[in-house]
Amino acid sequence: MVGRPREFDVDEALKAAMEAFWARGYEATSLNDLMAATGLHKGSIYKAFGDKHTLFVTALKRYLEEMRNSKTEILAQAESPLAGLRALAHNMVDLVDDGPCPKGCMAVNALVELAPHDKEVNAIMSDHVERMRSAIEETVSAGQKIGEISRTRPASLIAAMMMTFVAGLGTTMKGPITKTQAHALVDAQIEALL
Amino acid sequence: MVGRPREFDVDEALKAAMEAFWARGYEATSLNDLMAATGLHKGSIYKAFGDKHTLFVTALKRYLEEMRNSKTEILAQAESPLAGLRALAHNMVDLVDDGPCPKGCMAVNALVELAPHDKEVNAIMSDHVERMRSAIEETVSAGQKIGEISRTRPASLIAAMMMTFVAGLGTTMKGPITKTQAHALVDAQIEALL
DNA sequence: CTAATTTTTGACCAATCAGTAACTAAAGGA
DNA sequence: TCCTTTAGTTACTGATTGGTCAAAAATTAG
Repeated sequence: MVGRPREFDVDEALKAAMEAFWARGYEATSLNDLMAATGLHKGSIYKAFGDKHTLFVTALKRYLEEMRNSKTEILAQAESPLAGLRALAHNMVDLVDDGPCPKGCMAVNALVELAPHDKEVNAIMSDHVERMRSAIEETVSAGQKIGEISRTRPASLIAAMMMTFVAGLGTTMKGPITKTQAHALVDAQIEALL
Repeated sequence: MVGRPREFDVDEALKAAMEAFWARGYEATSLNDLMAATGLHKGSIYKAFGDKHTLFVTALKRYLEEMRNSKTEILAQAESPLAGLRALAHNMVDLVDDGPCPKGCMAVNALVELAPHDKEVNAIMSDHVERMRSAIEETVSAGQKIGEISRTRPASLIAAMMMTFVAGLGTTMKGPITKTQAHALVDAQIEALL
C-alpha cells in the first residue's frame, strides 16, 4: 500500500527551514515562521521532520554537509594549496554577507547560540570543526611541502589560526564592516600566516 | 516626598540580569529566568528597568563599558604596547571560558544573535566595535613608533585583524578547544602580526 | 467499488510568553 | 496622625509558544 503521495519536495522544505533558522537563529524562529518559510502546515512539518529541535538539527547537518562539500571543492579546484586556502577564506566573506541583512555563517551562529547548552548541537559542531580543521591542516601541509607556505609554524597551528580567523569573519561581518574591507582582511591574514 | 525605599541594589540586579543574558542570550532568557537571576518580582523589574528589551540593552551597555574599562586598563598597565596587546588577547581567553559552560563574550553573542535584526543593538555594537578597534589601532601605532611592531602593515589593518581574531576566539571557544590551546593560538597570532 | 494507507488540513491543547493593574507595605512631610 | 509617594506583591491579561489529534482527501491494492 502506498497511500497519499507527498505534495511537497522534502529537500526543498528542509532547505527553506534551514534558511529560516540560518537567518534568525533557533530560539527566534517559531513554528509559524517555519510554516511560512516552507509553505507547509504544522502537521506536515511534524510528520516529515519531527519536532522543532530535530528539524533544526537536520537543517544544521544539511548546512554543514553542503558547506564541507563546497569548501572541499574549492580546495580541490584551486591551482595550489595556498590559492585554495585563499579562495576558501574569500568565499567565506561572500557567504556570510549576501545582502542587506547578513545571515552570517550558520555554523558560527549555532556555535554561539547553542553549543554551550545543547549537547546534540555541541557534538555535531565539534565533529564539524574538527573535520574542517584537519582538511585545512592537510592543505597547509601540502603547501609547506611545495614550499608555498613557511615551515616555521606547524601546519596544525596554522590550521587552527585559520579556523579562528574565519570564525571571526562570521562574527565581525554582522557588525560594521564592508565586504571590501573584509576581503582586504583576508589577504592580510593569509599573508601573515605564510 | 521620598516614598518607600528600594529593598535591592539596582546595580547588583542589573549585573545579575546581565549574566543571565550573557549565558543564555536574549531570546532564550525569559522573564522568569530574569526574576530567578535577580531575585526580584516581575513588577519590580519593570518598574526599575522597563521592558525586557530595554533591560537587555542596559545590561549590554553595562557589559561593554566594563569591558572597555578593563581592556583600557590592561593596555595602560602593560610594559609596552605589544605586551598590552598580548595581554589583552590572553585576557579574552580567560573571560570567554570561565567554567564548564563557556558564556563566551557577551559582545560577540549579541553581535551574532541580534545585530542583523535589532537596530538599537546594531548601533550600540557598531559604536563599541569602532571604539575598541581604534584603541587597538593607537596601541599598534605606538608599538610601531618604538619599533616593537613592524611597519609593513598599516596600524589600522593590524587592528582590524586583531579584532577579527579576538571575535573568532569568542566563537571557537564555545566549541572543542582548551584554554591552553587558545593561549597558544594567541601567541602565534600576535607573532604573525609583527 | 471498497478497503487500506498515508498526507493534508485546521481545530484544538496546555504551557509559557511578555506585560499590566490593583492592592498592600513602607517611608517622609505636614 | 494622615497624606502623598514610591516599592513590593500577586493575580491577571491576551497573545504566542511548541505540539497533538481527528477528520478529510488522495492514492493503490484487491
